[in-house]
Amino acid sequence: MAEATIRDVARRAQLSVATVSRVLNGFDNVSEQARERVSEAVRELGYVPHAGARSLSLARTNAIGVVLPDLHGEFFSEIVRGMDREASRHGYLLLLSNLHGSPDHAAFALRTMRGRVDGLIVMAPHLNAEDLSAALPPGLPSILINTRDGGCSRAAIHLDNAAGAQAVADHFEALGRKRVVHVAGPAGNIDADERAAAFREACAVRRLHCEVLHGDFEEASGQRAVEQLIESAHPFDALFAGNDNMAIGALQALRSAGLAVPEDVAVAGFDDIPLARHLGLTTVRVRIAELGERALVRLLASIGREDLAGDELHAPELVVRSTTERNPGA
Amino acid sequence: MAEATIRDVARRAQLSVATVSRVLNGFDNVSEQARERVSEAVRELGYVPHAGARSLSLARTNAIGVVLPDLHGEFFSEIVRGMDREASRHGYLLLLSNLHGSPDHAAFALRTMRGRVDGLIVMAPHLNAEDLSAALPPGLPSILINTRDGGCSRAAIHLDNAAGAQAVADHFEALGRKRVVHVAGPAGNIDADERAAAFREACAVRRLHCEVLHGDFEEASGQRAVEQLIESAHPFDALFAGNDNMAIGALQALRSAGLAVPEDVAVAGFDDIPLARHLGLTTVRVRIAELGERALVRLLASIGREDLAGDELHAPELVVRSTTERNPGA
DNA sequence: ACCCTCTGTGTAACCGGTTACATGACGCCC
DNA sequence: GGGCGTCATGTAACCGGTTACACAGAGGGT
Repeated sequence: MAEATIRDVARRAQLSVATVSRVLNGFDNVSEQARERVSEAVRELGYVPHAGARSLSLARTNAIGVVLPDLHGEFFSEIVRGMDREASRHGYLLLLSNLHGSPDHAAFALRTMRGRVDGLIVMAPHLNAEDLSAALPPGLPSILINTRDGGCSRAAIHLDNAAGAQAVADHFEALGRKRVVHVAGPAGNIDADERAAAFREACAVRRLHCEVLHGDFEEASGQRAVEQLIESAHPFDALFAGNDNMAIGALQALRSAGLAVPEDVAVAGFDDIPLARHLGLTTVRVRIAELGERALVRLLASIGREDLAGDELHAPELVVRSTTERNPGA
Repeated sequence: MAEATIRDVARRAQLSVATVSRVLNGFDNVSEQARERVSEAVRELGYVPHAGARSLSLARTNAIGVVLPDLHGEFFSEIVRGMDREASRHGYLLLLSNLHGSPDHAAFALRTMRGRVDGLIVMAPHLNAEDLSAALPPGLPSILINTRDGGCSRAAIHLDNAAGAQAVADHFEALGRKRVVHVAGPAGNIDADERAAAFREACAVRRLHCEVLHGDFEEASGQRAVEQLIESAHPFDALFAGNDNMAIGALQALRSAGLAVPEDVAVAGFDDIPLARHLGLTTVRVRIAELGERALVRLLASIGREDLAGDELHAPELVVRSTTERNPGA
């Protein structure tokens, strides 16, 4: 037995579909009698409106597409939490799509959103602006998070990676560290690249010697990086990882090598995932949930309006903990 | 300018919508010439098919609805990761909806899924079976995770909370602990209730004295519970928290009170979130991602088929770390 | 009695796809 | 040349809602 439709309800209530629709949507130009007959028929049939059909005729889905890369645990949950909080306040649902894989696959993922959602939030730190702009369904309000910008006219939210990296360099300098190492994220990832470039630059300005290695934003790669450094007997007294995950891996490797943190080596990360607080990791705090929330707020504001406003920059903040100072805050 | 539709493409290619549709869907009964004309028109117009309209006529959305309660960071990301992995392997998207709030709100959230998704995964540990069954759109394949079951004929996946709690009791007994405390999750939450009941029972069987306090699954409540115990001078040498979050809070409170873990008090949690490994917390491992994955696999299997198969029980596993044994594994 | 307004309701077109069925062209075989 | 099968294509109905517009009947004013 197929599900009941509005026509079934109309038949049962001996009314037209128009009247049923009016009742269901709370219009006031309906008699009390009709209202009751409809409610009864709905109850008897167990009728639930078909949201897809509704969307089609209203040209409005009440859903927002969220396209994210493969994110690591806490970062993912935080950003989605922020979006969801704001979305459900406005009666929107989130349609999730992961962006693992090739640009082709990415383009497909974006296209398949057309007609399903009223707007799109895209986070694709590994794609360049052209591919992305070409892949976005034209005419669908979209907002980009941390994308290689390229001056395209899309609305975007960016994280001030440079400011974060500079803050770490400042901190290392203040601690009197001289031989600094940076474990960068994967090349081609905009966050990784921006952080690395800004950090390198900041070290140069402060006359700190800076060595750069590459990881992939995963914990294990931070560990490997430190093992390599120790093997090659490269001397260093401070380490800045491109994200907290790698910093945590680095911490483990340092400790198993018998090096004291922060005495021998000061360690800092980036993101401030909840784990960082528990491990006492100095890091650059990104208010992740807030980032997601802002993306949604701006997207909703632009839906309906022709308003594809410009950029928005989120400033992060250094949080000093025990991996760089013995008694921080004391 | 409105977006292009299939009719615009047809007009431009001087073909009928039927032919265009056939080309777009890769049917083989189309001439090479038509194929080219369509591709060209598509390119020129920047046409992207309207997924909503497609769903309506196919009665198939390629989306799965996921309704979750307010979950804590890592648990949320892990379970969604598991689902997403499986979903994108089969070309499905996930439509997310959070279930904060009253049963009324919950019912609305579930109903609004009809016509948007091909199936539903519901996790609602705080709702009872009747409310839930009544709120589910009839005729929509659904699978419940860890719901108060009540023998309704729905497909479900359950976590064997009792087995986990018993394993902890066994472990405490083997360690020679006698005065045990359990910090339970919020009453009414099925996981919290099952764990507490099973643990109490297991302690009774093993003749361990067991005191039960209530928290809310958040870190702070674990902390508070321990503070209360210490204030009231209640003696205890082992603590089992209803989840890892609370165990972590408890750890902090114990340490600030100057109690040694595990010497003075052994501590165990439940879930095995990534943080647990980093903090050396003994816990009951739930393969969270796998749980999500299985839910999706079973749901997809039942779509199309009339197959509303029965329950599935996931057995957790005790992971011993340094909050209960000085050198675990040694 | 007439016209006008107002209210409640129904008919049918529309949203943008898919597809059953009809059609017309072509080639083949007897 | 007639009958038939095959193939590419077009026409129009359909999915399940919304809503512009038409309309009937009641009530009120003159």
